[in-house]
Amino acid sequence: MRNQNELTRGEEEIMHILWRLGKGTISNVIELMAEPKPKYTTVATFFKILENKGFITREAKGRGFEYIPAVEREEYAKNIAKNMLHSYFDGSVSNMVSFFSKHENISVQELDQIYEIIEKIKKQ
Amino acid sequence: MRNQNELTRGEEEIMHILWRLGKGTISNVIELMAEPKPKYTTVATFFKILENKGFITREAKGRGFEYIPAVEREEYAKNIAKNMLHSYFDGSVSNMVSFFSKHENISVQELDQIYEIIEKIKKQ
DNA sequence: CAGATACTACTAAATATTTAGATAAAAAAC
DNA sequence: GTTTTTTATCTAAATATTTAGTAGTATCTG
Repeated sequence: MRNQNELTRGEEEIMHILWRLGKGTISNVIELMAEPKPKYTTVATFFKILENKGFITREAKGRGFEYIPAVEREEYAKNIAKNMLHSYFDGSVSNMVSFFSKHENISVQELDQIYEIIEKIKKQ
Repeated sequence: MRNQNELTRGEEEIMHILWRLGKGTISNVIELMAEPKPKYTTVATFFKILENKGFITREAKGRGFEYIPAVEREEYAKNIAKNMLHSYFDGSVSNMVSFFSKHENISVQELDQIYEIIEKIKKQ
């Protein structure tokens, strides 16, 4: 196991669905997975691993359990995003914005929002 | 092999050094790796894999080879960044900027640069 | 030229990750 | 109430990734 604070791709896939759901059973998560769906036991293994890593907790519900993220998406995004910022944009947010402005379509609303964010920080 | 277009963490580590160097021998790359340094043959295996995946090419140099990225960092960043944008920020660049403004220190120069980027796009 | 060194290719061992079978218990369906 | 379905645990097989040993060849050093 490489690092208890990092997720493998398979684990991350589960977390994304669970973050989206807020909480849910193993079956709930499988329902939202793309075809070809993995076997129930496969997914259950990921849940066990995620529980061991402290990424989810569970509560009794009906005859089984309901699983709940113990690490918020935003919290985990900090790791991922910071890492990406440094690996691919030399730690510069403006480099990153410049990059996205080239490669993604940014709507006018989005531009305005970014504008406001910048304004707000400047005022502080 | 999961995907010929994606890099494993080990492969990515090599690419980052090579992108930084522009080009270099296996030994050049090892020099820049953190302790504890892997064995030469270990790194050589990654080079072979990266060559097979088409991420690097090589040219004869001295009595060995010099390796050169065949995929630019920016090119690969497109995959990584787009993926992160959608996975963690619902595809919204402003969400992402907002996120970084909370969790990273953005200098005044950077703010100004972002400002300019936005201005430039708006004018189009 | 003989031995040491630097380098690559090939191969395989070690480890991590992913997948899922077998089993068991509880609930649902008939 | 027996059978089927749903759920979870435990275990292990399959696969992917990482690490590195061995061998071979070319260059360098004396």
